[in-house]
Amino acid sequence: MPVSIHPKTQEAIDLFLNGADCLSRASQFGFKIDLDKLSESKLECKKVLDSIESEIREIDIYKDWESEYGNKLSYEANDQILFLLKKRGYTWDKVTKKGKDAVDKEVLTKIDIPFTQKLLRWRKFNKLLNTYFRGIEAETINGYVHTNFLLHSTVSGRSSSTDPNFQNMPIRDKEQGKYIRSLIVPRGGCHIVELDYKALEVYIATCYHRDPTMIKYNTDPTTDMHRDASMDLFKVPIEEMSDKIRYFGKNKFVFPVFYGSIPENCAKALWESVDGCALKNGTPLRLHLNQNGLADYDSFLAHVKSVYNKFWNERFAVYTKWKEKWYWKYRDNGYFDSYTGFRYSGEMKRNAVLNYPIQGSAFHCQLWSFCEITKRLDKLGMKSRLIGQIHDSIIANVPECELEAYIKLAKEIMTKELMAHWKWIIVPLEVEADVSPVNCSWFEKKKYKI
DNA sequence: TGTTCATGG
DNA sequence: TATCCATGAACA
Repeated sequence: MPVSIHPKTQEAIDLFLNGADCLSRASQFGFKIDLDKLSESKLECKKVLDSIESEIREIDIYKDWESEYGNKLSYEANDQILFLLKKRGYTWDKVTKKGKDAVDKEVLTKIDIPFTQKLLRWRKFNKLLNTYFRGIEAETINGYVHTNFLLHSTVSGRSSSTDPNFQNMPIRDKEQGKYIRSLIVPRGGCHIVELDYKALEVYIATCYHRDPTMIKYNTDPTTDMHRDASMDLFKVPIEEMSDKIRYFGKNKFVFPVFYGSIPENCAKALWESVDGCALKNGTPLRLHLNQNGLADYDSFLAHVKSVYNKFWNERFAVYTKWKEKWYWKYRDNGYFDSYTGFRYSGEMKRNAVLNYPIQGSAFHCQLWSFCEITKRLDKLGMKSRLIGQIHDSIIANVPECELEAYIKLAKEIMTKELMAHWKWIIVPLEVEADVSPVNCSWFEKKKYKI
């Protein structure tokens, strides 16, 4: 049976009807594009791409292709890239889902020769040009883009966005982020304001499993689950924990494990993160591990397994019990119901059964807030307008004179009013604000003290 | 059309 | 059964 999601309560029906209405109003309002910047940046990007191409043509590995086949190498034909690298004797382990050798960013980064370096840079600018610039340009009408926000296209009950996708504009890579987000600007005399829920999915998960340890992490600001997990993983005492070590603990262990990863897979990624990390006192992490009985991969793997067992069986034992109960209830019934009133049915993998209700409900919190903010802005006769949302954040165009009022209102709705509406939310939700200076782009947003 | 890659949460 | 969700571009 195919996987499906249906609203089971009147409240859930209303949420999606109001949601569809408010999201389409945001689409209709649209976001403004800096047209001069668009054509200028596009040209600049093309120039960069041209110069990378001429540099690649000078590299001997590239010449292998032309001398062998007499035609032009296609930088996006992975078979061709693979052929050239293999011919030069490079080997690696990573494979694609279908078992072929992968030639993705991770693999090319590790090979680290001029050819792969240039190729990576080419891919980056090609992505900018052919996905982002092209997508925005194709959908710009009189200087505005009216993205679609869909409520019917995901299995988890989240939204999606198309033409162009507003939900995957570059930000992690600053250079790419600058090219694209600089194009998205507020209307005259306005700010772009983005309000983000802090760790929303983690908090919503807590509402389902109600693990007391996690409740403590979510409510006591002196605690930090990523720090604690990282201390265990690398045997680092609290006073020597660095941001970088915590970063790897968080992103290579805690999050993967919440999504259902296993210690064997985490250990590999963690082990590769060690070089380049140091304790606060300057000791290289590799040296620190050597001195603490974790000098080789086998002992590190055994250690990660024991941290994993402690993580699920001791620290989050109640969470673990919830996972078992939730999954077996699904096995018995063939469906499960979210706290937001949606029924998920059909054949689902274990990890999906455990993740969909959390991912879906987290989004529903944002959607409820999105609708409520839209309604209240109307009612109060304010000029601020919502222009989009990205799973756990809400983006608005806000006149300078309404900045404080908008943030106060939206924050109140997203935290207090939402929690009054849904009593099952048992940990205090928090939001963070980013604001662009008046008339400045989305790229220039800065943390804003609420 | 399915696969792989890249972007975001 | 083993890391969840999405869109979009290009190749084969």
